[in-house]
Amino acid sequence: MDAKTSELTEAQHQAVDHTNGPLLVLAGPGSGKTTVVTQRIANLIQGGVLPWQILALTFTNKAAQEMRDRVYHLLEKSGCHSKGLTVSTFHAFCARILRDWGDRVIGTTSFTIYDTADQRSAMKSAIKTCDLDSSNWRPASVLAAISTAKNKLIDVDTFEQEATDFYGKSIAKMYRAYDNILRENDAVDFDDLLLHTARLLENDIEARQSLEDRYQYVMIDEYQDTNHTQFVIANKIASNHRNICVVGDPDQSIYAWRGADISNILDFEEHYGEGTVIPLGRNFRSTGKIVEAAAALIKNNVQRKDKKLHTELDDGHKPKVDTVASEHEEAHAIVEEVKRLREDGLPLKEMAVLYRINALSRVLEDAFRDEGVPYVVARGTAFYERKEIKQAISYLRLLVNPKDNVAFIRIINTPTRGIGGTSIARLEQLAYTKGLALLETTTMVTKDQGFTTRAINALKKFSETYRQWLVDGRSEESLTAAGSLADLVERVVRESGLEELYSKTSGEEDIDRLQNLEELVSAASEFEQRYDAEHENEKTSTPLSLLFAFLENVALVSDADAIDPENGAVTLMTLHASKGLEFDFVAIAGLEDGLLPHERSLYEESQMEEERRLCYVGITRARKHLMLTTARRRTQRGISNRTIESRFIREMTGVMTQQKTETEPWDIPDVIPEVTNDITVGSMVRHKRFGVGKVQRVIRRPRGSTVTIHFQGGVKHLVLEYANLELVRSSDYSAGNSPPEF
DNA sequence: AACTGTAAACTTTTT
DNA sequence: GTTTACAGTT
Repeated sequence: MDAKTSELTEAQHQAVDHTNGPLLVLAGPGSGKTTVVTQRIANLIQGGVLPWQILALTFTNKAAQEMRDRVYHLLEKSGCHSKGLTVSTFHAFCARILRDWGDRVIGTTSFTIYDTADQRSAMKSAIKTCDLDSSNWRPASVLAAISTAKNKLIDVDTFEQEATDFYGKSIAKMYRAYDNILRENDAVDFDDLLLHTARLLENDIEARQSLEDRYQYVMIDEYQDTNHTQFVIANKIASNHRNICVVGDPDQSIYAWRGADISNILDFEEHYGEGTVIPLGRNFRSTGKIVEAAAALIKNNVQRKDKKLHTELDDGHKPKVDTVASEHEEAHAIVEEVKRLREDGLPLKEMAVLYRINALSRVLEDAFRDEGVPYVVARGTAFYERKEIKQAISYLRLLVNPKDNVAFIRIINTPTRGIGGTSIARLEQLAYTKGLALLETTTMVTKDQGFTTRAINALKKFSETYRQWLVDGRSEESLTAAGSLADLVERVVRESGLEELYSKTSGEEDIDRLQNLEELVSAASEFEQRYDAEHENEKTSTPLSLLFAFLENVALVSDADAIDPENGAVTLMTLHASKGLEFDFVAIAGLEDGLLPHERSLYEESQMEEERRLCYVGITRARKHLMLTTARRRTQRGISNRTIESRFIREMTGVMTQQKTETEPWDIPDVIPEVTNDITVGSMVRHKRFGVGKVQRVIRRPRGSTVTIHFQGGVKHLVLEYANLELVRSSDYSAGNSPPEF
């Protein structure tokens, strides 16, 4: 919805004016949800509620920022201010609570937030301590099981009590070990931020009272995507005054896989007996034909309350389905459409390309680049996933939290300092017996513990560097001028040796890495400016405390945060990341069974319905133009396969224009055996690893012929098309290769 | 201890 | 097709 819409519908008015008591707003796509929420906040403040007493929770930083901005502008006109208003993501809000109260639930307020990679390495060591076969327990799947538990507010103790079978007991054991490691390292993972906050609110009366006294009005956006733990957090804070307003749409619930509990929204009236429910059904975003397509699709969901969708706008353009030969043609067709619309006067920033999985972005990016059409991929997290950035961040994290062993391990030998696996194992042993963190142990190493002189010197030098950084980081003097955080970051990048490591002119890649490190310094600088502006009245004590805030910010970025509405470029992103956004033109790529719906959802109806909702979310992002594409053939993981058109297209036929633009044949055989034709029984061939051998047998099959080859090392059965065999002529033997003996 | 190369796994979606 | 993990080499 446009911000300048000043006239509200009756339903919108009702929602805005309903300030006291529980309220559920069922907001369909494009129904002015954000307008209602921001107007409501402005209303409260104008009615005399202190901004400080209002809490609004969103799912991405981007959404929070937008909400803040809009409230600010609404209030500007009336002479009120919004200083002290809390608009935050659930995770960032919980992080702040734990910064205040953390010592009561996790024994510290200066914890580090672990990302997925950190979690994995913590889990790896956890599994090791459990005497379980690590080949049977993959860190990722154990973490997934624990995450599911945490989203249901099941902590370690509860999980242990409830575990009955071998599987459950094994997970419980690893949950305990993992939790111990996190506690030892003063670390929390994403789910912990929610879990520990909920535990705090349940068990600590003082903390709960403090929060419920402060936040007299609570608002939650995208309520259909909250999990049980989040429900408990909001519910505890609002339990006394009961001024809770939640906004959501069951049809747009797309995070059940992450623990989102749709019953939060469905059972709202049960939880809050006196609660009011206001449906916002009229769509002000999309033109008629687009809404028709969305309606045709979503009505196929059985587990759903049927509701009429109607738009206030004209019919507009009919959405179209483009059937193309391959992913390359798909990308081409989308770029061509973008160019056509640009000529019609549509700005690029009003266009988006959506897809089910990130892997699909590659081909699209190539096409946009080749055609010279500006584009941005919404991957805010990508920067922080880079190796060199992770390393720099680890140095910084260790500065703020000396107990962070995961960070320590990642950097103790990067750049190489002559501290290898053996030395690290010894150090871990020493730390274990002394009950200290790894960094704290570095000064205690001696020769009779088995450490080499080289290792001892390197470790001592390492800890001396840290000591120096800490001394300067704690001094208030270095905070006199702006840029103190950036200075600290720059200094760590330089003195850690990372700068030098990537300065060695070894290739293009290293130059990129160096630039990325520079970018990290500017990110710190930008953060500092933003932070100073937002906290102008508060006096920050030291560069280290700024660093704390910066690292927290870094840990909680999301892909959607990277979307910059001001840029003149097409946005490429996953369907999930598109939630809450809108564009004049939307293209959705890869409408194929197995992709959308994704293959992991094909066999369970509830998951299939979530895929359908995901597609529905994508479609309803479009204001004026909608284009869906389906490729007859798609190469995934290096293998090209024929595809089946998505059932979702079938469900929308009649509402859409079908179009086939096949300039290349799609019905070609799956394997082109051309290069392998002259390999027959008796041929001499060379394999990269097995060397030279003689072909014993060839079984021709349409996809993947099997060959039996007698190598020096023994008989091997290989797939002809993938073995990458090189035909060896007898004349080659004289060139120094000794012929195999049989 | 550090580097190099090859096999295996990998892909949903995210704070 | 890409990344990671491990094994083998210097």
